[in-house]
Amino acid sequence: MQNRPARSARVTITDVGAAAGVSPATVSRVLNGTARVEESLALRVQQAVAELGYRPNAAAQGLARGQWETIGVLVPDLANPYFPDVLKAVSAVARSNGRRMLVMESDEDPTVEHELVEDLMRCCDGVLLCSPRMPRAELAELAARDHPMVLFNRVEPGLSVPSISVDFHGGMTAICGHLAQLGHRRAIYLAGPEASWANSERIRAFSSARAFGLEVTVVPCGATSQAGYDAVALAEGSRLGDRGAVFDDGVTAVMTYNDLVAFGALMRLRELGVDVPGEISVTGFDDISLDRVAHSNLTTVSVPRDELGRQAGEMLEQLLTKGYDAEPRYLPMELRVRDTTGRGPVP
Amino acid sequence: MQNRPARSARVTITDVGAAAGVSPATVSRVLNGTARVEESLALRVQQAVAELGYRPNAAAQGLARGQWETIGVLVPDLANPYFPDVLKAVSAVARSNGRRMLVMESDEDPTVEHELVEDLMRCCDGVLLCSPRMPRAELAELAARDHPMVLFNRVEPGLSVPSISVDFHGGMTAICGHLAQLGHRRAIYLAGPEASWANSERIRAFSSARAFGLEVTVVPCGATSQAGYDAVALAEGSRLGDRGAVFDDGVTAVMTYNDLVAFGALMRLRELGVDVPGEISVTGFDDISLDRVAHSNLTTVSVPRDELGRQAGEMLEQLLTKGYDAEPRYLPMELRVRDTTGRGPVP
DNA sequence: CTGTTAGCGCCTTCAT
DNA sequence: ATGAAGGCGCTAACAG
Repeated sequence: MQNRPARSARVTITDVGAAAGVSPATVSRVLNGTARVEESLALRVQQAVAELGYRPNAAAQGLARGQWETIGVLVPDLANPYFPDVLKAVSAVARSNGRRMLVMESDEDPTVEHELVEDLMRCCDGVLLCSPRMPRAELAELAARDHPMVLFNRVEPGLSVPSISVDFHGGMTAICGHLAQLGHRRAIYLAGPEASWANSERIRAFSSARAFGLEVTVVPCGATSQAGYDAVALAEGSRLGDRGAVFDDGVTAVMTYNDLVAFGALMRLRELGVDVPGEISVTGFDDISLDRVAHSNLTTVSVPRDELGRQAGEMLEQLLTKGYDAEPRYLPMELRVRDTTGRGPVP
Repeated sequence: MQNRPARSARVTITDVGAAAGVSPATVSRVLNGTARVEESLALRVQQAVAELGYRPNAAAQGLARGQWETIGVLVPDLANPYFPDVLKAVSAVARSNGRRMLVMESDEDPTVEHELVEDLMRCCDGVLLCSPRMPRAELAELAARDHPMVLFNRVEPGLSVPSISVDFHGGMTAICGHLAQLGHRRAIYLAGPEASWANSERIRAFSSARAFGLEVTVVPCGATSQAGYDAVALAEGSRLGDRGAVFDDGVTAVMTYNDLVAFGALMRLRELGVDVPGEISVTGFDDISLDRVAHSNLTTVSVPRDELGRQAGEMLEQLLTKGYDAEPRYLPMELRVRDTTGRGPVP
């Protein structure tokens, strides 16, 4: 039964040295392979280590080496099914480089976000920052800290912070193109968080869509399944009276900020007895694999989550070891046409 | 443009002291509120801190204080939708106690698991260990390390490690009772990982189920949606020829290791045109909220994930500050009867 | 090849 | 109330 609040009497490198009859420096050398030491001594050291159950103290190592062997990742919401895959990949890369991964969650709260990043910087060699909503100025200030950092899922041009992201604009363009080709002429977009870069990138695609004959109306919504459900319920409340149509005149497609929103919208549409894709086409965004499980067979665009995590991790590692990597990276999205989109009114 | 591989010339507490015209000790005191210092000095210190952009070095603090202000969590699989909610809660508790949360993933690999726990112990004040499959002996060895640790989702009686878990046995008993009352007499159980404690706890419920007239056959399966799908496909392959029934004679219910498996099974059953719950009843386990999105309305038992994370975090904190907390905690599960279970053959 | 020495940055007695 | 000094455990020059 243990009963020591803080910590027990730890065995140090000096103890090991004493037990093995060598200096602490030699112990350090055999442990880290820093220099050749005679077989016999090395053996004695290893025995002593085993017998005493010695474990190097990470803080002391960190202090002496000026490194923590740790990278930090800040994500807005751990429960977002988008992140686990990314984190898995980041963690794998980190591990293969001999580093741990420290994860923090900002709960989408921009005020704590800043504080958390600072804390991460204090205890990690490098930081992977996924902060869609942080004001650019604040980001700039953080960047000025001159601490290794990689921006993730967000690109801020002249900010001298390496960044990696997904080509959201291209993804949404693909969706618009798909709908336009199916003959859709009017669509609504259930928008994500307003301040989010990811959201504005998607919206940016709509101007070119107009050129191809697809008119998009942006409707504030959110990022959750519930938000999608509610948005449709709302539209229904205000429109259904008109002439039985759920949406405004001529709207035959609903695009969404992400798959979750799409699922929620689909659920509500299904409850309303709306035929998808007969009357209304619905598209998602992200292709969270949940779809396999939901049987909804949502048409969407997929983001290569593990590739994203892998490359992000590698960029950070490169930053840590080789220095600054200038060019921002964009990963392409792929259109996944499935069962929730069909022909529009103009064949 | 930065270009320094490791780290820049950090500003230390001594620099601050020099700038403020006080000793480093005084700086430390105002920063930590360890002792009273004169207003004017404190003010000068704070100014210097701000101007120089001083940030305390976490490693040095850790070394000096013998604490890291960090807790470590090891989970088998980040992508398991079960964990994010738990982690959120743990993280919140940790933060409210002034600690960070370090997350690691073992990838269900028992060999790295051990290594990761050891690493966590080296750099965290305490460890939250979710390791369903680790052999008891190994666990005992880790426990003997005498490092603050709380077992999570697993209970090992005489191991002098505080543990918190969900009453899986009670949950499965509730499911069996539900099915039995509906008149089911024969069921199969699509089992999870063999070595897993969580799995054996579920299976333990079947012996009492027999007393209530429900005969359960355990079928090896797995923990994923895919595994559930495949298990049904397999059963179909070997049985369908007989007399059109998917399963063995008289089997009218399928219980599963978790919701994911159930989703997979449901998907396959749906493809086969089997009526659920008309012909076959299906039950899940865990109640991952994904269900809202999947429209499957799965009958299942729910685990209070955030409560679990919250209490686990608090147990660890208590262990860290007050010492050993003896009694293992079990959180109850709640039966959620939804649409995938119906009357059995014996009304 | 090995031991000695001097920090890494901070905290904390101990004097003052 | 403040400063000086030693130490946390480890690493990395520097001698030998």
